[in-house]
Amino acid sequence: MTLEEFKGILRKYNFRVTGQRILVFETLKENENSHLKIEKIYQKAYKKDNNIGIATIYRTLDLFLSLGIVQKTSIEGTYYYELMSNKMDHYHHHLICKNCKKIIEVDSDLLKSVEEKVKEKYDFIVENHELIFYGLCKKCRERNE
Amino acid sequence: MTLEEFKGILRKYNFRVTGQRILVFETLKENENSHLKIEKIYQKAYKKDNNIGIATIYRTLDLFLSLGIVQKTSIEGTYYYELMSNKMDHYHHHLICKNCKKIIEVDSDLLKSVEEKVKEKYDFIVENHELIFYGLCKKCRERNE
DNA sequence: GTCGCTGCAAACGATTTGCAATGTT
DNA sequence: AACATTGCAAATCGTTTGCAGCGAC
Repeated sequence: MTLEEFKGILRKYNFRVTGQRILVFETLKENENSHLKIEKIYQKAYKKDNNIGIATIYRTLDLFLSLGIVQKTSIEGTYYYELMSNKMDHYHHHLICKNCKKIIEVDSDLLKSVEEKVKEKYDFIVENHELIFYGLCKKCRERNE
Repeated sequence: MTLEEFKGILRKYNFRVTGQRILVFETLKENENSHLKIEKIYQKAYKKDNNIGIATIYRTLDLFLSLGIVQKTSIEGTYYYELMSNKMDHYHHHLICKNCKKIIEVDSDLLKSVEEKVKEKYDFIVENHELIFYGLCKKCRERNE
C-alpha cells in the first residue's frame, strides 16, 4: 500500500488526513516486515515528531484496524501490529524463535488439508486461522551447538 | 488428574496443601472442558467460598502453571486456563466459533506434515505450536440458515 | 512454634476517556 | 467557520506487591 492509496482510504470514509496518521502509517511502512507492539510504534513515531502522544497511537491503530489498513495479532498476551498486505488475508502464520524472539512471517498456505480434516471431523467450517510455531531458527541452533 | 494426585504434586515440591489451592483445583476440575479466564475462575471460586481474594487466584494459577498442573493459552489478548491433560502436551489446537464464541478443543495431531514443510522451507525446528481456527460450528451454521 | 500462604489495600503498567486547544476540510 | 482530531492528564482496568495475620506442617 502506497502513501497515496492510504490517504485515499481515509478520504473515502471521510476521515481527515492528519500529520499524525501519516506519521504512524510511514512508521509501519518502514517496518513492513516486523511486528511491532504499540509501545514500539510510539517510540519510533516519537523519534520523528516528539510531540505525538501515546493516546493518538492507540486511537490511530484502532482506526487503521477498522479500515483494514493494519492487522493485529495476539502473541502471548500482547498485540502486535503490521500493515495489511493482501497475501495475508487468509494465510497468516508466524514462527517465533524461543531464543532470539524473532518473529518470522510465513505466507504460504500450509493448512488447506488441515482445514479439510477439521471440517470432516468436527463439522466446523474454518474462515480464518492464527497459527504460531515456537521453536528454534537456524542461527540460534548453530549458536547453541 | 485426581484430587489426590494433585495434592501429591504439591507435597512432592514442598508446597502446602491449602484450602484455596484445593478450591481452585476443584473449580478447574469441574470445568475440565472449558477454557476459563482468571476473572471467571475467581467468580466460580468466590461462589464456593466468598472469602477468597483475587490475588490468591493469580498466585495459585502461576504456581499451578510452574508445576505443570494447568496450561495457559493466549487467545485474542487474554489468557485462558485449563487443567493440563497429558494428551495436550504437544498437540493443542482450538476451534473458536465466531458466533457463539465456544472454544472447541482439538486433540489430534493435525500438523505433523506442516511442521516438516516449515523445517524444509524456513530451516526452523518446531518445538511447540499454538493453532487457532476461527469459523462457524455446526449449530451456528444451522441457526443462520 | 515456624514459616509458607492468604487477604487486603496500595502500587503499578497498559489502555481509555474527557476536555480544551489545534488543524483539516 | 465547523467540527474532527489531538495532547494532556485523570480515570480506569487488569495484574502485582508489601505486609500483618492466619493456617499447614
